[in-house]
Amino acid sequence: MPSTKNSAISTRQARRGHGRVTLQDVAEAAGVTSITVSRFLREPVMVAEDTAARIRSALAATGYVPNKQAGLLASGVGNIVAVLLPNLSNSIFAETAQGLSDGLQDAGYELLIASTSYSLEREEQLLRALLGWHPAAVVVTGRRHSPATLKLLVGLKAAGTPVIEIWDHHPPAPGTQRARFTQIGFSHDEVGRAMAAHLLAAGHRRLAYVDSGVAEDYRAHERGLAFMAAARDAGALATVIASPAGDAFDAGRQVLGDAVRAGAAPITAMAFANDHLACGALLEATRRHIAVPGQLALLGFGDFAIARQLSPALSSVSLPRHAIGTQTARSLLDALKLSRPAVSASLPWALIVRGSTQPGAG
Amino acid sequence: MPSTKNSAISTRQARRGHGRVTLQDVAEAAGVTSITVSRFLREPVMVAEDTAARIRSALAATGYVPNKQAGLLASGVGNIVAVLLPNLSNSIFAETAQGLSDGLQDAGYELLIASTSYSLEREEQLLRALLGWHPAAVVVTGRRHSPATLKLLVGLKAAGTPVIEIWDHHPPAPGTQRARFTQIGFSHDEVGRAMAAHLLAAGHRRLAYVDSGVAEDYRAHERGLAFMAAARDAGALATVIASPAGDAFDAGRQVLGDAVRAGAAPITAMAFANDHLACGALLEATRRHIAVPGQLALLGFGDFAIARQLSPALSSVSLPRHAIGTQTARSLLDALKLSRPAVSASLPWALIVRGSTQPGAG
DNA sequence: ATGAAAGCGCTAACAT
DNA sequence: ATGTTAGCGCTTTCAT
Repeated sequence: MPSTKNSAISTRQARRGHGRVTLQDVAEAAGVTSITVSRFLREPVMVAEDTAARIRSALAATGYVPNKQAGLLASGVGNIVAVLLPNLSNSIFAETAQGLSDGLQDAGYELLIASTSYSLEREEQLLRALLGWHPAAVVVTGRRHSPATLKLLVGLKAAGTPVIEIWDHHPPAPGTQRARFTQIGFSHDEVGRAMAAHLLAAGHRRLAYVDSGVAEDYRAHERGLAFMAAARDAGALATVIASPAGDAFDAGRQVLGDAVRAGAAPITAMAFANDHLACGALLEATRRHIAVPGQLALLGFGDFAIARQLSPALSSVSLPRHAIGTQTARSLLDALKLSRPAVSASLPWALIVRGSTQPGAG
Repeated sequence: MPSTKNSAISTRQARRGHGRVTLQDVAEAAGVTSITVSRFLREPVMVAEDTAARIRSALAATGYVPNKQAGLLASGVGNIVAVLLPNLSNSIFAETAQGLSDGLQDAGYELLIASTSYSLEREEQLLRALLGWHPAAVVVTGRRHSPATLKLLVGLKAAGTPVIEIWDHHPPAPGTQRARFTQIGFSHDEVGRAMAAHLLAAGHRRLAYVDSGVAEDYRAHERGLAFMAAARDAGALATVIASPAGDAFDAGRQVLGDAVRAGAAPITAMAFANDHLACGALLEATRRHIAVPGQLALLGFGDFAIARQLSPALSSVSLPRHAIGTQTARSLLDALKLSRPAVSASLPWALIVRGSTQPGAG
């Protein structure tokens, strides 16, 4: 281990107000002016080799760290991408963030991520705060926003800043004229219908959709509406059950308990807004010795890691969690490079059939 | 819904290079100079009421968004806190991030979060990148860093920037002179010993610690070492089992399968580096009709939501995930306000005894 | 290949 | 209560 040479750091250096090494300091140490160092940093080939060598050692000796505030302000070029996600605790969105990060890192963009906790009001606040960084692009979740948020987004788009809505893909109605943004995700309507179709195909006629306990999870509600519509179209009975707030496993357990207690014309299949709810219900069914899927079929959404671990394994819908991030990054980079609107994409999902809806399945 | 008044946006306004509304523009619209608007934005009471009114409407009409780059550069005050976490997908660190966010938001600080994927090399890269924002404070995870990272952190501390290591609390050895940073977390050594103690107290003499599959999860390794030491001190047999990479549930299942197959002098209790591994093992034990805890006791770490859902419920160690974030925020704010080093803290954890280690327990 | 001058958008100090 | 003057640290012209 080499001896640290703090000497260079603590001695020379004309430090400004707050004790940081500036381009100036490096330049003085190298016997050139700041602009030469600046050039060296961005286009090393543009400075003579011996000058470069002196700059290199000055850089090392001072421990210079470029000030992005100043750089961005001067160049006017923003390399920040602002991202608004409902939350990060849930691995579902964290993976999307990771995908975005993976796709943008090498292109030199910095990610500014904020979580809205599913609140449109909070989304608006956070968007305002993030806009202060003058991001090169803005990524929001879903197509539902507060009026003010919408206005901000429209303004951004008009000013040429790419705006992408992720985790949704809702083709515009033919006559609609309302502002549309780039969308990268999938149709929750289609998924909701597919979930119903799967259960109907297995012969179920009395269905339920257990909706998310989060009031502002519009995508879950949308799947529920589609589920109900599909059931109705097939002439089956279907109801929506609201799940209580709090721990999702517990909520699932409770919903199952309530449903069983209801008696009368019992439901034979339940679809859930997410796998945590479904797993809770599945565990509770096991505890109550209710046969799954014989007596009651259970279908989740999200294909969380736990889903295939339970017995019976939980049928679920696997989602392009990471792909939404990488595809968004790709679309964004293209748009930024070619200064044209980012292109929308509908990404594939898949209904994974396991034991909880089909006896003998995986 | 009021008609949008885009007219004001698209008409007047001397837009600079890149079409954004500046303080200047607002000032002109309000018939004052930029500094007055600037003042109004920060200390509204310092401007006369009628002026304020004109500024307010100018602000609304133009849709002004302050440029933080410029603001921070001019004021010299950084309000950014840089945070390096191993990952965000795992809810364990996401909650800490949320805690930090909760604690810092109102104080006007912005959080710049990056995930290292448990790689010290990546930590170094990311730290370098984040330093470009000249953060007011830096938060890193754990006390293990690359030499270069360490050097950067020491430099920061020397320059008066608070540096906090979270998720660890390791009191410095008496003679040690090496650079120490503020630490907010808990002792993984203590937890490892407590995990062993719990199993030993239940009469187990042949133990195993199933280590994390992530090579650079030093805190998990440290718990393992402490676990082994405690077992050895008690005269019990203990081994460390490395878990395979990949899905943690599957890894847990595989480890359990291997252990059972080993036969000979069978292990009677296993402690795990995390609850996912432990749950995998628990589910596999159930599948193989191995009595838990009768034949084999299982102890997790992290107290994930799934732990109390399985049967038997998984004993585990509950962690101050959120508190680490809020406490760090508090410590940071104090340090920043009083310009003195942030104060370390050891936060409480608890070994939660459930059915997987104690028959009849919760 | 290097430098000088000007300015990015904002705020700190001093006026007034 | 408001305006003037400088300057944050860097990058862009435009010289040389």
